[in-house]
Amino acid sequence: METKDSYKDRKVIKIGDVCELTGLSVRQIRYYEERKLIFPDRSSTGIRKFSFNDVEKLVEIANHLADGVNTHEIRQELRRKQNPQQEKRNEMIEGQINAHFKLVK
Amino acid sequence: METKDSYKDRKVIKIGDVCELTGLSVRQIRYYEERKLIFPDRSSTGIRKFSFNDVEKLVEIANHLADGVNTHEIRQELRRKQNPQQEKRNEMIEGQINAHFKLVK
DNA sequence: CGTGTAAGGAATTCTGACACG
DNA sequence: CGTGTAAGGAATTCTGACACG
Repeated sequence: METKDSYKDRKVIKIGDVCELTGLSVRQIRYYEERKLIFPDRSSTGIRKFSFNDVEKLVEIANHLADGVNTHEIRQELRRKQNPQQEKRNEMIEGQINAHFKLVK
Repeated sequence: METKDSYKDRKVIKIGDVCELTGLSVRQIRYYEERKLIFPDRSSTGIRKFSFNDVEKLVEIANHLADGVNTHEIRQELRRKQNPQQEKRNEMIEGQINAHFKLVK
């Protein structure tokens, strides 16, 4: 009623369910967090909480990794999606990555 | 991507988070399940999993109870919402309940 | 680099029961 | 009737480390 489509952003999914939803292992998910690819919330006692958007993002990350893209490149990719206005500034270094993504896709 | 707006129906929220989202106690939520007002999934090991729809439903249930409506009447109300085509068949007995709901609202 | 695993501890959830009313 | 609580056990998650490569 009050919260319309923000369900995708509510961080309420624990890591075990994220595993089921994505097919990834707990180890993988924690590692992607360590590499700054994903940013779960934490309960006051330290338990990770993910959103459905996080789950979708994790699937994309896994796809990129399966394509041979490493975590550093994926981080660049994600940052670019977040700040499309910076596209021009980082054009040169990102040009190579884009080319790579187009090749493997 | 594949799952569009079905996020509201995915049963992935554990009871502790449902408490936070609704303000209800664990005891209350379990009791409403016992009274057949809410139907969480269960993990293979017995842990309850709720959806965002369940969370919304729980808030409505709590509001009804705060209005003095008992769980049996709430169950009738919920059943009516589920099967609106049966409205005419149960018209007589439900008429009283509807009247009651209108009074307290 | 990305992922598996065993280790030990902490946090979460479960059920059935007693209590009050 | 609806809800609180203490009890004991089971399931979940956490971190840091070692391993392989």
